[in-house]
Amino acid sequence: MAPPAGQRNTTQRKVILEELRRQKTHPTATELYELVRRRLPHISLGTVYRNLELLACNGIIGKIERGREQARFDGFPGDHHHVRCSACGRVEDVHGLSLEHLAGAIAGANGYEITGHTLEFIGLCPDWISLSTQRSTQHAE
Amino acid sequence: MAPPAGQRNTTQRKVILEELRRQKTHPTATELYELVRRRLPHISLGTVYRNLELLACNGIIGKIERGREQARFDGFPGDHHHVRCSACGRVEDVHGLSLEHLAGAIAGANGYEITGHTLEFIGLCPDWISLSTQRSTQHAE
DNA sequence: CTCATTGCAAATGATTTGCAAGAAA
DNA sequence: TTTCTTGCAAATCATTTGCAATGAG
Repeated sequence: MAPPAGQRNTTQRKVILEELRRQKTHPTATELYELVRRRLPHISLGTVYRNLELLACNGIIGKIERGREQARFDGFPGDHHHVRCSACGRVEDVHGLSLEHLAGAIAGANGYEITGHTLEFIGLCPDWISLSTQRSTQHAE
Repeated sequence: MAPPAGQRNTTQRKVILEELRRQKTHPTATELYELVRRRLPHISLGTVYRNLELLACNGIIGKIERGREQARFDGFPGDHHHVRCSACGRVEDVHGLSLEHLAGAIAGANGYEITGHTLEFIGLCPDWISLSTQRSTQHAE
């Protein structure tokens, strides 16, 4: 509950998280900005972005990105994947699909007509593994 | 081999595709621009973007997007997924992983230290399925 | 008090687009 | 010819950032 050390519990931050968690969809930063603005008329879009970024880094919320579209945010990140409508862009949750059980269950999840998926692994390439193996001092990009 | 009807086989388009296919990595538009420029010094970055987009739409090449990072392009899209280094951003292929056989094989693919993955399905939501069921005339966004 | 945070506005940076000139078919 | 493309430059647009003023602890 308490924020990570050094981070403060501002009104803005609390309201942003509250409003995000009130949504069952996954809003964009500007959508959330409009929602939060009803309660904090003077908040700025920059503050919304900064807090969403911070919350996402802390693992408190999820950030759903796809290409250059506006990122969407997930108030309850957890053990689920997402389906995005290729026509309207809405993103919904798909529960109960572990990576092991995917195949058969894909078609029809959430009533969608699935036309594809995106899968990408993230990690450290061999070059960077050896870099982090050395005693960690400074790094280069 | 022949371009889709109505599309022309310009020198620029051919060279862009050739240079992309010469790479074993997945270059960004600007990286490709630099490569192509050696052969066509007067080509513009806009032309590179336009052709990559067209080729990707035709399914001739693949476009790999992640958040707001520069998109990367795949000269030989096909039955493979990708691994991206979270430190340097390079993207490599992961072959021989069908969705059904994922789980065990993930760790260690390509010598990477896998820390996560992104999976998202794409399709049409129920609202749009019913829209496309009606006799297709005009659509609204 | 101190330093994280805010509001505001200006800056970024990848990608897109308008337009007149050029080149495939 | 016709119209798809190009080069160039300016425009987009989501997101980030600099900075002085605030506010949490």
